[in-house]
Amino acid sequence: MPELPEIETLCRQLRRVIVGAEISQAHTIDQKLGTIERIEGKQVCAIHRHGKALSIELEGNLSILFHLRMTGRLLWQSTNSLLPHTRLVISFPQGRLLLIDVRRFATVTVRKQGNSLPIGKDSLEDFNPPHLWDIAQYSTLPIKSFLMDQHRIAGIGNIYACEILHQARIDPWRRASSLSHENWQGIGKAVGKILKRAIAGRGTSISDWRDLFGNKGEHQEHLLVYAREGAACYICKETIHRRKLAGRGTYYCPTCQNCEGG
DNA sequence: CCCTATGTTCCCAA
DNA sequence: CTTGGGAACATAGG
Repeated sequence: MPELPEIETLCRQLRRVIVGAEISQAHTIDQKLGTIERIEGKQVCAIHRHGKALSIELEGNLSILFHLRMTGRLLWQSTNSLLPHTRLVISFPQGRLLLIDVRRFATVTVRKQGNSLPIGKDSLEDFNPPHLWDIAQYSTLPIKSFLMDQHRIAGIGNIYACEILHQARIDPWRRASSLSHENWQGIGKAVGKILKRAIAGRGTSISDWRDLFGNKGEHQEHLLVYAREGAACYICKETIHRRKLAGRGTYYCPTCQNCEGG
């Protein structure tokens, strides 16, 4: 479900709610998550995001690392009511944080801080076009797959890859190595513009994304191509197409993005 | 029954 | 060794 803008939304909302609070209880409901221990009685120091990963930093050099995968949700409750598919409950004096996940792909681990994560630079904080041009020279991947590879640059998923490439007017099937420095500068500008606008709209509720308080985002009202198959491109009025690329639904304007055949 | 789904990882073939 | 495709994970909805 969530990509960088959705995780950033949760991160900002969580900061206002639980930083400074002490965990009173942690209850793992789905044993598939493994053991969540050593966190009871610990105070929350900070909330961090890197790519699509979110961490709750605790006193004693501990952190709770969340990855929501496809359908994971974090929900803040000030009242106690049971919700379907709840996998983990972390209780605080003023309320509780639920991990809800229909498909059970989400992961939670407790770890000592300091170990760097095996993923690339953050797309929002560290998108560096000249550097990406350099490493793209050794890749034959389509540019869309390149942008979605979390080991190179972290945070961009299927929705925002489609949006960014339309904004930058680049064919998703073009080989990453074929892009010019100018192309990469354009992608860099598009990344900043699209991700920041999506964060301002608290994410894209095209399916079941909800923020920390259960509210829909607004960015689905501003999508350029994603989920718009058959509709008119806002730039040139051509029909938006959809084809699969590496198994993922890929939306594009064949005219603006110069890709009739793919 | 079919297909789809905002993610990641593993296996296998070219 | 690299790359790319597909399956797997598990569940709901059209």
